[in-house]
Amino acid sequence: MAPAPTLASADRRIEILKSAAAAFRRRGYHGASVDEIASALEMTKGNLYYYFRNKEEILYACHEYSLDVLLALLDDVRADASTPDQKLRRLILAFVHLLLDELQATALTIDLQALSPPLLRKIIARRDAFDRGLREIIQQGMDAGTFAPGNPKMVAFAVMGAVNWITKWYDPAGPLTSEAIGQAFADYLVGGLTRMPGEPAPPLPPPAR
Amino acid sequence: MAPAPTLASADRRIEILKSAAAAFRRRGYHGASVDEIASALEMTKGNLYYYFRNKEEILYACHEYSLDVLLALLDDVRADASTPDQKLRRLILAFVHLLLDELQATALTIDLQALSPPLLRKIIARRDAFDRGLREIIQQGMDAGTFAPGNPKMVAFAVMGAVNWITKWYDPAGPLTSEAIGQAFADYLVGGLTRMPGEPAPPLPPPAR
DNA sequence: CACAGCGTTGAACGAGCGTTCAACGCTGTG
DNA sequence: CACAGCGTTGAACGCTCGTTCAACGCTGTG
Repeated sequence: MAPAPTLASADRRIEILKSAAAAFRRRGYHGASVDEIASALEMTKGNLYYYFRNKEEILYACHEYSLDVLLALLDDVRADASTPDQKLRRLILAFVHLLLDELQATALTIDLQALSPPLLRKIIARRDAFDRGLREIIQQGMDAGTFAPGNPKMVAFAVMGAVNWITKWYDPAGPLTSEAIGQAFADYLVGGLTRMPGEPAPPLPPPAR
Repeated sequence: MAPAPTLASADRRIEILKSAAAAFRRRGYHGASVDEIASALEMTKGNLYYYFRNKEEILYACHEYSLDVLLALLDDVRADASTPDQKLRRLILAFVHLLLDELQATALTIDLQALSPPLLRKIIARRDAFDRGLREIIQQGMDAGTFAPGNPKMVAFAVMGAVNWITKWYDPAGPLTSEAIGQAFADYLVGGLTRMPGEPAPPLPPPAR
């Protein structure tokens, strides 16, 4: 309602990225039109080309931005001196929060393959860095015996899949808060499902309904 | 190499679906062209319209086919009289197998939203049926105390996410067989990650590398 | 008041793609 | 040999969408 005060150019770029991320999530990269991205911001599509060279650059910037956020998170988690299971738990909680509340539920889900090879390589390199960090935490847990032995790569893929998939069913208007989802996922993905007879349940907040 | 013997019409339809599913997975629905789907089968795009009314109908048929396969699996698993954890394990193993070896790694991953509302509703109804079946198994495990208490809906989402995400990183030419992936995922998603001190590890095949 | 430049507009272009369709060959039948 | 019909072709159409660009208003400066 308030007549938007003129935005600095950098802010405008971020506005565009958010609109684009939302459109890409709903329709996919090829399905979302440049006009659609612009209209959501009440600007013309021609104007977008003042801020970005082309549609691909917008997609690239979306991924770049998401990775900035996620790699910063990873660094944070690595730095704190806690046990692997605490680290993993914190990582999942924060990932879900960032994904749903800051990244328009888009992060790593949108068509990477739509990028041309040079840009694609850059993004993949950074995504791999994130993967490695995640695997490292899992490996540490296995080495320490906190986690069951297994293939850390596969566990990492499973965790990433579970979390990224949230964007497919999450409804911001629905009853589930990003907080509650994060808790439930951290509980399950770190604590596990099966309870051996007589095993004490790990500390839980009042059982989520 | 062998000059393909003339295929019956129904077989030809399935060939098309497989090619389409592969193309959709790589490029997304809007990114994949009708011509691309046809060329992979060495036919012209015009010819596709002898078998399907339009591109959307191809997408619809892909989902329909996937759901046929998956709902049949669900029925199978429900019918067998075993414990919830065994059922869940079997479901995951078979799901991964079907997904990677039969469904061109495509199942539920491709842009549902690209379907027009009437078709979309039909697919969503069947997908929900699958979800309900999965949740039911999880609920039974929780009721029986085999599984930790929690929200079965969230656990089901996490499992589906982990499994469907496989299509994003699986490489048929890579070292991992669909079998190995299924085992690792079933181990993790059913057995869990965390080991309490002194807890016996659940039976595992020789620790996967 | 003149000027400069940033941000914006809206029309236009051109390519790509989904879809249509008239025509064609091949196969089996009478 | 004539005919029918299935499966196929390839060209053409029309629409959508990404991209370009000349022109315009608004704001602040000298």
